[in-house]
Amino acid sequence: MKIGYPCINESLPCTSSSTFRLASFSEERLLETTARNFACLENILEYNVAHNLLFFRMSSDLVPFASHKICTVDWQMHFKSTLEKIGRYIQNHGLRISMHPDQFVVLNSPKPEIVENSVRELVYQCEVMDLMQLESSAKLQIHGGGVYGDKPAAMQRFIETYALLPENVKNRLVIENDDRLYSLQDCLFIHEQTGIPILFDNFHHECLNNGEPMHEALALAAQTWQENDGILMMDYSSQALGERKGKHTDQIVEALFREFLLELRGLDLDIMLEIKNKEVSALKAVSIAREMGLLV
DNA sequence: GCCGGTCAAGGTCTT
DNA sequence: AAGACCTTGACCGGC
Repeated sequence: MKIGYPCINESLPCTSSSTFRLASFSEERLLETTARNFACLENILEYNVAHNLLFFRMSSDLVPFASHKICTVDWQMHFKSTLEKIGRYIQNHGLRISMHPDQFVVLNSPKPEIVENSVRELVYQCEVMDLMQLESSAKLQIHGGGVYGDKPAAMQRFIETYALLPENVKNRLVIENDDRLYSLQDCLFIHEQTGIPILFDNFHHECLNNGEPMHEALALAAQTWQENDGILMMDYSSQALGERKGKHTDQIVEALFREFLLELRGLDLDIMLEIKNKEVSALKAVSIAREMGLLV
């Protein structure tokens, strides 16, 4: 088991997702910003290794506007050795890595242009991991997309678009159950048609499910991961008390996390804490998992 | 320096 | 039809 947090480390004085306005785009600005982002990423990874946080989600903004038409800069060539160096560090320390394109990546949109842009974004994020020479257990997680008033047709479009993706993207792409539209069962249907592994989100599952108890849901998701995908990845969160249903808590609720770990019943997986205070909650999660004998 | 409006991108739900 | 919300930090212009 590895535990981690997404993108931002609030204890460090740097960010790996600095960007700029599209209007200020220039080759120089892009290279300068990207260099700073990768330098900060190295700092974050070192912090993570020092604190036994061995699962990390890299920011989508490492290379600002990389998938935008405005960007003709050969950042791949420019940062080749930097990326290889970071990749070796990840490999040497046994870090598990993911990336999570945001809400604008929608593979099943009825609008071809949106699908094209989405694929470009996936290709960019995949390239970052490819250039780092990460194993196929480093993943790119997306949601099912929209429903557009006809879920079977929408799922069919996802399946058809998936089949057309470049091989390297397919090797890394995983689908995550969401809290309103695509349940675990929907993801399982898509998995059966495509082979795509399911990244399990416990909190989304609490919000939207078909009655599967937590352990059963975990087991169903786990069996969609093949040998070369690595073990199951999951996002962990819980409800923010007194807030709208589906709102993430801003700090880990330790009792709930303990309860959740009991549901694993020996299942091995990597846990990403999708909680606002980032590494602080992740560190608490590490100590709880240690207490319970799930982590050394 | 600090503040607050704004930022590439989508979809769903409410009014 | 238009606006809010999701979720979010950081940019950037205006003071």
